[in-house]
Amino acid sequence: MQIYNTLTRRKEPFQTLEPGKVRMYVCGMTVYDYCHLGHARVMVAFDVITRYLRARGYDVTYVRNVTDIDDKILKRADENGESITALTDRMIAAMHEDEASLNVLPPDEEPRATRHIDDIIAMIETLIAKGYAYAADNGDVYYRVRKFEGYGKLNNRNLDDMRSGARVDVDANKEDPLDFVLWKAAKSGEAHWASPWGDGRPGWHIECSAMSKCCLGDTFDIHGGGPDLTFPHHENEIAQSEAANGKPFVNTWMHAGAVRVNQEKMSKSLGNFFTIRDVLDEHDAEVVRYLLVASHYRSPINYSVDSLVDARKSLVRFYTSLEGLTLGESTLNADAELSSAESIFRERFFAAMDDDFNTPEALSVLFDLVRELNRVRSSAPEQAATLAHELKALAETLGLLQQSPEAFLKGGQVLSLSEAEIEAKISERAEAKTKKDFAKADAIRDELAAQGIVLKDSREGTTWVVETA
RNA sequence: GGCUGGAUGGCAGAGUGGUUAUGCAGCGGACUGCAACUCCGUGUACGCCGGUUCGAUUCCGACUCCAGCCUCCA
Repeated sequence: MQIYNTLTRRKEPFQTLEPGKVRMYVCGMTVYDYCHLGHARVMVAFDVITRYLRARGYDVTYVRNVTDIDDKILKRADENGESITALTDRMIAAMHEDEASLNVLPPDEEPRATRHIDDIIAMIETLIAKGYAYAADNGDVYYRVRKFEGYGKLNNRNLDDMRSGARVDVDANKEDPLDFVLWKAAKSGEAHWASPWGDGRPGWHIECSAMSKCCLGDTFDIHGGGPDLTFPHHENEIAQSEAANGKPFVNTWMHAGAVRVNQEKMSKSLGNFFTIRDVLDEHDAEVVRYLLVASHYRSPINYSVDSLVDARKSLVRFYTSLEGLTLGESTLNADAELSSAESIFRERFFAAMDDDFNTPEALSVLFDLVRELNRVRSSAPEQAATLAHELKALAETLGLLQQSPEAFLKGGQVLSLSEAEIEAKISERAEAKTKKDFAKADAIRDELAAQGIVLKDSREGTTWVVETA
């Protein structure tokens, strides 16, 4: 396997610290609002990565944190007139719902910043003791960026270039404008915790250093997150963790690509974001997931309704091929005997995924499998069923194709007719066809088509699917 | 200004130093009462200019354009 490492800017052979075990930390959400599609991208990307690593036989520990204390949370809770915990609990519950809809498996651990204040304080104390941090007169504690030699290595930047780049805040309490806050003194009335430097709360970056150490140790295999976290967040994490622990922090850094709208990054600050729940109100969740998996995890994707329509069509092709076939349990069983046809698809699928989780390539293998399945469908039904089983098993690695074909093909839209009414129309049409009254048969078909119900005739009878506009 | 990526057929989107990605759409054919589904066939796609090479979309350099980061953001 090889994985693209942001730190070295190239694909590298993947080697775990401990044989067979993968320890992975992903920066999660700051829970002051609903998740948007950018969050969905990160959730789905690392879900696929986790699923595939497990399918590949690795024992994966997946940790994704929740930032449940920060400026935006304080502000939003205040605006809403609710307590911080009421707000964050509500948003965490919503996030879990969104995840479940998108068929994202929960991480193994979901540490929250407010439950690791002691770990955070301990790490800050270590940093102060080692000379990497200092308490300022205003009660804040800052990281002394110039003291850490490797600062900028993740982003290939040096401190002097950044300085000339202007836009840095001028804070008289900092020794250097680029120093960042580890502990923030509480203003009166704000939520706070006691610390050796007075009442306050943790800065953003330190929580990830403290929680990853706590859950995974000083050094672990993979650290991931959204595209906008490489700087300063992940750069600062490296500075904190490596200075405090005296060990390399992370072997492989992975970052997802941005979700764009009209070629512009979808973000809270631009206000051009779509929340997951808004999108799911109008579109099948699996279609949204497919859209995210159909591009490579590092490529930017442009969100549009058209792109969802395309995604749906692709899924219709997959589910149509599965329709009417009975298959067993859909698990990737390494011991199962494979016919040569299946094993070829499986090999190609794994080869694609082994190459930095190339899901578009992997999907193309599945489409090839579908063609083969359709080809043998009537002549060799047993082989078709075996291929269908394999399709479902491989797709599970991508978190796709786990619904019943009927549920997918007939769902996704509110119908004006009940299934019984549709079946009645179909019988009526069959009768007309027997009598060679094709005008009437076609009229019925058109009538149903006008409501998005498309009929498909075959030797076994007539089935129908819903086609969304 | 500094640092990252990217530019592929009508659209989406992988990939490769010389041979079909894949999906959707289009075209021709098979199937069908006609369709739909499905199958078969079908498109001289690789931003621009140079260089390396027997040969470059793929490697190297310049250029143009796009996006991201440098401030909270997934």
